[in-house]
Amino acid sequence: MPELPEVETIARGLRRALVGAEIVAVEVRKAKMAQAPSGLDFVRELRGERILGVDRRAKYVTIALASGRSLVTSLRMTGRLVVQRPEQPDFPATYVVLALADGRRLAFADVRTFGRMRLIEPNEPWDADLGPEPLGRAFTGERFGAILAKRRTPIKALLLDQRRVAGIGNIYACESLWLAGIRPSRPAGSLRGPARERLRRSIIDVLERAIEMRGTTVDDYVDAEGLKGAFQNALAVYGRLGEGCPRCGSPIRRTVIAGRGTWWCGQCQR
DNA sequence: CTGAGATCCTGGGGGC
DNA sequence: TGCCCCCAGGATCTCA
Repeated sequence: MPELPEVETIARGLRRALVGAEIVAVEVRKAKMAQAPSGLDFVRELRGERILGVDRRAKYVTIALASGRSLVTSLRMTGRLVVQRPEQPDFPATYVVLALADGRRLAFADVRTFGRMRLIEPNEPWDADLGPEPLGRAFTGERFGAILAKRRTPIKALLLDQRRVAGIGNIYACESLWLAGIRPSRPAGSLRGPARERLRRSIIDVLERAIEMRGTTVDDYVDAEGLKGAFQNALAVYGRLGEGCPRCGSPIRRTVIAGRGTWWCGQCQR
């Protein structure tokens, strides 16, 4: 599932490939996956646009267009954004295709069709409900403290809540909590002082290392060039039920928190 | 406000 | 071995 490091890797690849490109044709094969502001037609509005830049916010890829609008893509679990050369065939489950002037195509594929592309008006506050970027300057100890304060919800559930901190998904929530030595079920508000700071630094450390390794490919994540990541080889606990904890050797456990599989070490996460 | 639960999909895993 | 059923998972909406 693409989380912050995977989306960052995709956005970097798309930036290298797409800045300056012109969109000459748009094909939507599944209407719900390509949304436009009410009264506007996705295909018509996008045709003739030029791509000025590609960035990431939380788990969204944002493409800045010459008109001042943005194209914001959520990949959810199985979505893919891949640049294809003219001779390459479509990926399976390709549902939106942006044809570029030079013959390449930006393909949006998603077998489960949960992903969405949305055309956003200039200055539309589409990300107003998202929390701070964990790799941004605003993610200070003080800010993190204010986010956790008095919350009884398990820290794992809070980390998954995009309104609190943006971009963390199930894999990196599990890995950050393991690195910090914190039990996933612990009430968020109980984390103070050194433990809270350890978690904040662990989140940053895990996300940065995962970006360096171009993300985690558990089942089908690929980057903008169609290549797999490598962080799956560095996972300490995620998906490793029964294996030995890399730190203490105790078997990894699995529970369910906030409806999600949660892997952790009962020995060294307190 | 907060947390729980339903919803959307389908490949793949588990169970028989 | 083969087939069928069930369910994970992110964001969003509804409900208590």
